[in-house]
Amino acid sequence: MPELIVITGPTASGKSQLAVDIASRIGCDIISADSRQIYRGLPIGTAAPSPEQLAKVRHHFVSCLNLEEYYSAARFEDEVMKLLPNLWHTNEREVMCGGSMMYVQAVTKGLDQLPTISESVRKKVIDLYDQIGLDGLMAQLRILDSEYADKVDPHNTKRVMHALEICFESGGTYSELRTGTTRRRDFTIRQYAIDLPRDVLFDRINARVDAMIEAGLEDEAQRVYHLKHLNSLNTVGYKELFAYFDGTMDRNTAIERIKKNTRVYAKKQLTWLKRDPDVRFLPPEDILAEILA
RNA sequence: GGUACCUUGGCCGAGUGGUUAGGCACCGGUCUGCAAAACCGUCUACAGCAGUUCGAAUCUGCUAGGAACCU
Repeated sequence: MPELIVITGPTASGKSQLAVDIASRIGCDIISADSRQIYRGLPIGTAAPSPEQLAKVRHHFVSCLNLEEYYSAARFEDEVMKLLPNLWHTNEREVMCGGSMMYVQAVTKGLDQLPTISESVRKKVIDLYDQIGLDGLMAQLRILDSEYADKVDPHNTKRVMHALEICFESGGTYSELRTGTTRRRDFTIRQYAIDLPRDVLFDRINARVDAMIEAGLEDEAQRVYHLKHLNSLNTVGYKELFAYFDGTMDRNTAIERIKKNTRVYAKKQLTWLKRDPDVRFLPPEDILAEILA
């Protein structure tokens, strides 16, 4: 049975390099599971694989979308599931590497089939929110899908809005579409997370941000500044610099904020990973050794 | 030497007699279509000492540290 090796871990833990080491040894490609590296024009701030790494191993889903293009974990799942059989033609094992946990999970566990939200429904929900606010949205959701209304975090506007979108789009409830089941895949999945002591990880993060600044992150951010409202740029490393460009934050504060927010991001990734019993935390050398064994 | 002033939890920062201000970080958590997003929980401090008071971060005195002006 073909196998998918998943290399994940918090940001700045060294996933990219480890994946390249593994892929080059076993002769396979790398599927990147990163919701920001997938966009073009952000190589520095997203710590995308270097030109050398890209030259050494073929990467998928890196630098292939314009910033204004919509993307999602569901699309990622679809595209990866289409791609994998082709890759397995030549290699029995493939590597997926990335820190966008939702993307990783979409591939490893599958997402439920939900309707694609039309432009009109999307607008309708936004207008509704403007008119009746979050409380009104919650009241509406309680009528249309009381089961999910009890479950959802009532303060989380995005989730409430999304549930309503699905109700409107499908004419049914969000609850009935949520099966909560893991999709059976016809391939083996091995998941590893890079395990580093937290203080080491935080040091790496701080040093990497300094290196990004050295490497020209400010210029990179400047080039996309005019697109700052896009979701693809609601990203650590850019939003802070945009505030600096706007004059609402001084440069040093912006850099410190990038470090801080990157640490916060890493923590959230760890929280996600820790609760998944299928993910094994190991030091990078052990991961490599085990795969090559 | 004189006058007036400041000192709040890891950081920022409200609060002039009587609920836990708040924000950020740390730590912990949620997560099924924008996820590097969005959201939640925890952390009870008032420089020290002695007073006044039923009750003090808030008033008084002294001590320590900081900072201003005058000679």
